[in-house]
Amino acid sequence: MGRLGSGASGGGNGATPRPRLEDVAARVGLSTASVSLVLRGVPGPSERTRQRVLKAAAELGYRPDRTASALASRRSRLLGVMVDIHSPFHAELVEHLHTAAEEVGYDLVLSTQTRTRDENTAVETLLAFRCEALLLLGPVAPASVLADLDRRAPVISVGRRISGAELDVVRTADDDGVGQIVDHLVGLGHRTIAYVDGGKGVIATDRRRGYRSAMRRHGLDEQISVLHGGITEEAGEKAGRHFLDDGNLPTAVVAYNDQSAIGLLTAFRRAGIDVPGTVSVAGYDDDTLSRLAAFDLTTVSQNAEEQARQAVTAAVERLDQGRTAPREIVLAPSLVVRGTTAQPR
Amino acid sequence: MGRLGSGASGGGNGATPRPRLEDVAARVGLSTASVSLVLRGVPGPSERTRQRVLKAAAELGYRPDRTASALASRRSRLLGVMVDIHSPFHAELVEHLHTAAEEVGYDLVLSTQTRTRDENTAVETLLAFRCEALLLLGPVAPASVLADLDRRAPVISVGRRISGAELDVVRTADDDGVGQIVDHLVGLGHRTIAYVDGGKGVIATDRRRGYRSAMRRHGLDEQISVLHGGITEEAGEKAGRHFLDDGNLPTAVVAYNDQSAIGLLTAFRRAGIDVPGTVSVAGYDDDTLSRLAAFDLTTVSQNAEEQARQAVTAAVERLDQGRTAPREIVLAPSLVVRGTTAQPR
DNA sequence: CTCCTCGATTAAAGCGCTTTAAGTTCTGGT
DNA sequence: ACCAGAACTTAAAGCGCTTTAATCGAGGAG
Repeated sequence: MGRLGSGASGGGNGATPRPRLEDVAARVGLSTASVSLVLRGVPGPSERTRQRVLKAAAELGYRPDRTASALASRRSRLLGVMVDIHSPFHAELVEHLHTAAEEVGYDLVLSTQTRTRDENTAVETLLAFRCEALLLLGPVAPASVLADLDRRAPVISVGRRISGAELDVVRTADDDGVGQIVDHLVGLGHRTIAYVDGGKGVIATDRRRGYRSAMRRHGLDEQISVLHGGITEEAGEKAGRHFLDDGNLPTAVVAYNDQSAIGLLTAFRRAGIDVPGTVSVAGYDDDTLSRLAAFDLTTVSQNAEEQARQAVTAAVERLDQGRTAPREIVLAPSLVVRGTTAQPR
Repeated sequence: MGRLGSGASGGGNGATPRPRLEDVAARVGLSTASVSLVLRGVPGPSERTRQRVLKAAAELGYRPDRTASALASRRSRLLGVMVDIHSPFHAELVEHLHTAAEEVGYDLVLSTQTRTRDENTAVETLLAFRCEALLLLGPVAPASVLADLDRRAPVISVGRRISGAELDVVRTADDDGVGQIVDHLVGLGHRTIAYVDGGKGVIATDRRRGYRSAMRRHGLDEQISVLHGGITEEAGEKAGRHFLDDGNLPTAVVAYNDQSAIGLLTAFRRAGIDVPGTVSVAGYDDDTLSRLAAFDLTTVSQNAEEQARQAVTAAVERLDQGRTAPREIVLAPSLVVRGTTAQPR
C-alpha cells in the first residue's frame, strides 16, 4: 500500500515520491491494467475511461517508469548507439538517428568511446541497458568480434564496410566519392592530381582504390601518385611540406579526409602558395571544419541523414519484422564544391 | 521455471536467452540471494562461495540486468547528462565525466539537445531513465524552470551561472578569464584593446564585464571599446570587416569565444592584415579549432576535467551524503598563449 | 426467460533483481 | 554436553509495470 517517505530520490527538499500507475488508477477508481492500456494507446478501453485516465495522469504529472516497463514487457525499445563523441560527423549522425528512432517508437542510448574508454566497454554498457540493437558508428573492432556481438543483439555497422559481412552495414561508397572528386577536377582541366593517403584502415583502402580507378578511367594512369599521409591535420601538413620540398607540385591534391586537407591548406598557405590559384585541394567528409570561411574546402558529404535513417530502418527490420539475413546498404556520397578547387593555372 | 525460446532478443539466429541470476544460482546450488550478494561485493558470503559464484557467472557469461536491479534497489546509480552534441567542449566534459562517474560507481546517460530536440525533451528522457541527478551542460532554460526541476532530482548546472541559485552550479570565472587575456595583452605592451561581444546571455555578460573591469584596472578606461558581435564565425567575420571599414584598427582584439575569434582571423587575413604582426587576436574556450595549426589561437581554457570532476562530486554529495543546501563552485580558467598574440607593431 | 456474444474491465502472475528477517550451521567457552 | 553468538545462507516480499486469462454486464436472439 503506502510508500515510504523519501529515499535518494527527489531534489533539494522534501521530495514527493513520483506517482505510479497505481496512483493514477486509484484516482479514477480503475485497475492498473486499464490505466496501462490507455497510456500505451492499446485499443480496448472505452472512450470515457480513456479520457478520465488521461486527465488523472496529467493532473498527477505521471511519467511511466521505463525500467519497470522494460522489465515487464521484455522490450526496452532502446537502440544503443556507440559514438566517438569528438567526431563532428558522428554528432550529425546522432542528431538524425534521434529523429529517425523517434518516428518508429524507439529511444536512443548513447555510449561514447573515447581515448579512455574502448569500444568494448561502450558496447557492454549498451547491452547492460538492454538495448535491443546496436548501432555502431565507425567501429574498429575486427569483423569476427562484431559477428560474435551480433549473436547477442543485432548489430548495424554504420560507415564502415565489413568484408564477409555477417551483419548489417550502412555506409556510403567511399571509392565512388573520391571518384567524384577526381571527375570534378578532371572536368576543370586538371591532369596531375595527387592523392594523400589515409593509412591502412578499410576506409582508407576504399578511398585510395577510388582515386586509382578514377584516374585510370580518365586515362591518367601515368599521373597516379599516392603520398603517404594520415588522418590528422599534422599528417596533411607534413604531406604538404613534402610536395614543397620535392619541388614539383601537382595542380591538384585530393586528401583522405578534411582534416588532412586542412593540414595541406595550412602548409601551402604558409609557403605562400595560392589555393586554388596554383593548386586545388579537396578533402572528404564535409566536416564542420570544411565549412569554415577560413577554409571553404571542396569535399564530399556522406549524407548523415540518410545513413541515420537507413540504420534505424535496418534495426527495426531485424527487431520487429523478423529479418535475419544480413543486409548491406551502400549510399552514394555527394560532392560539395567550395572554394579550394578551380581551373589549373 | 523454464523460459520461452527466443523473443525479440538475440541477434541473427537462434538466440539463447541471456542467463539470469537464477541460472548461476542453480549452477552452484545456491540461492539467488547469495549470488546477488557476491556479485555486488557485499560482505557476508564465504570465500569459497564467492569463488564458486564468480566462476559460474563467468562460465555462463552472466551480465546483470541494470533495469531489474534498478527497479529492485530503487537506485539506478545513473547520472543524466544533457549535452549539446555539436559542442567540442561538451565532448571533452563528457569524456571526463565518464571517468569521474566511474570512480564513484555511477554510470552516465547522455541525452542530446539539438536543433530538433529541445532541453525539455532531453531532460524528460533522462528522468524517464530514472537518473538520480541531472548534470546539465550549459543549460539555457530560465532559472525558475531549473529550480522546479531540482525538485524532481538534484540538478547541477555546469558552465552556466544561475543568479539566485537554488541549485548547484559548477563553472569557471568567465570575467577572470577575460581579465587574464587583457593582462596578457597589456603585458605585451598593448593599449588599444577592443572587445567583440557575444550577445545577451549570462556568459556573454560576465565576459564583457571581465573585459571592462580589466581595462579599468590597467587605467585604460579611455580605450574601452565593445563591438557588437555574436557566437559564430560569421559574427566574428562581420566584426572584423567592421574594424577594417572603420579604418582605425586597435592593436589587439579579444573575442567572446574561439569561433568568433576565428571569424576575425579570417577577415583580417583576407584583407592582408598580419596577425599577430599588425593586430593580436584572442578567443575563449580553447576549442579544438583554436589548436589547429591554421589558427594557433591564443585563448582561455575552461579546464574541462576539473569541472567534470566537481560536477560529479556535487551530485554524489547530494545523492549519497545528504547535502541539501545548494553549492556554487567557481573554478579559475587558465590562459593558453599561442601564436595570435604578440607585441604590438 | 434463458443462453450467448461481445465489449470493457480486472485479478493475478510474473519480468530479473535486491533486501530483510529468519533460519542454519559452526564455533568455542564453560 | 550445552548454549550463546558468530558466520553464513536463504525464503519471501517486493520494485512499477505488462499481459493473459478470466469476469462481468448488457443486450440480442431464440
